[in-house]
Amino acid sequence: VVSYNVMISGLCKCGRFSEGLDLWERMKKNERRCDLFTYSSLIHGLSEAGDMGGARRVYEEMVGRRVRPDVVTCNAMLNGLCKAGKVEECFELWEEMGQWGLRNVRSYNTFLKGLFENGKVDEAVSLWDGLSEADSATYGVVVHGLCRNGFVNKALRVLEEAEHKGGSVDVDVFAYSSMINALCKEGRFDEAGGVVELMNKHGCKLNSNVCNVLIDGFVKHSKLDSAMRVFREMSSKGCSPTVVSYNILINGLLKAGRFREAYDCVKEMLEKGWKPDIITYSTLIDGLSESNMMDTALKLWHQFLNTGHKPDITMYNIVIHRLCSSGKVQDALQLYSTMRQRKCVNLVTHNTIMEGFYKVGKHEMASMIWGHITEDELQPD
RNA sequence: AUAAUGCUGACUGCUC
Repeated sequence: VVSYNVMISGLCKCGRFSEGLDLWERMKKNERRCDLFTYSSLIHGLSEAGDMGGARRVYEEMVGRRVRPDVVTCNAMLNGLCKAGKVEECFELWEEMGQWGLRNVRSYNTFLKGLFENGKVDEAVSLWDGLSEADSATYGVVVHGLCRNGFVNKALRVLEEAEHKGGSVDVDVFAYSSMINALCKEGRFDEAGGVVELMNKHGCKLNSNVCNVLIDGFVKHSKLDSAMRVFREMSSKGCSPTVVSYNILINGLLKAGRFREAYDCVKEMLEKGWKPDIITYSTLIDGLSESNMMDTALKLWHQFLNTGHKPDITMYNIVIHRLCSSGKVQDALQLYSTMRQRKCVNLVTHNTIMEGFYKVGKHEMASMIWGHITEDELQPD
């Protein structure tokens, strides 16, 4: 069973879910008994793949075989339901878990995160208020969740309370990083600096992620020179720049029209052995075409495609947008159609091309796109 | 007997 389980969870973690499922079938044929490890691996894998129906079936088959789920299996289900936005079912499962006595800190963390992600802030806060045992991940989830929902000051209070409780709770770099991020995004750089100091005071070391948060905060408030200062100084503080650091800086430089420096930045990144990722390409394509360097941008686009990369929705949207604004609405339409066939579209895609058509006066085409929004089961915003 | 396999949290790109 262990060999099978290792294999199944391994396959699921690599995104090879169907192979994981095949192996499960083989396991059943060979009359190997599945255990809770098998079930939770499968449930986790399937829900990560967005196949909540499949995860449900595994769960129900398990219950049908009179195998009692344990807390890990329940947590995996809970996580899947939360991520799929099935809030009602989350609450039901949560109640059941309570009745069965199957709730641990991770259950709370998972459920809290789900509530925050689905905008159920009041519910999350009351769950948090009544919580007796919290670990560092709980703080990470709560601070992040509050900030994402706009309750930045409330998040600060959570950290202050942790401070007053003394050494009994560990607030770690994840919570600090979320806090610093939110403060930076609001332009509250002094307070962000205060949190960095607080972090140091608690012996929590700065890492590349936190530096990136600071760099992006400065970039988003057009304080490029501060951003570059953090970038240059981070190595000496034991945080080497990552692809994300470079991406942030490239984005900032391009948006500021500082192409020479952006170019140097890409060059440095390559020289240091970092591989540009899909976001590097997207950033470059968007930034270059914004400044009428569409040809260079399209070269990069083709280079990306020809080197065996697969664009994601955002990248397609960028290209469509830039094709439209450079007068190549027909090319944009072609790309749009391909994307729709592959079901690789979202609301931004439709909005983008619709606006493209309006700008060149093709109102009938725009109306047709409007129709596609509901056809694709999306809600206009 | 013990050990090995399963569940949670932070940063970057798109329509203005």
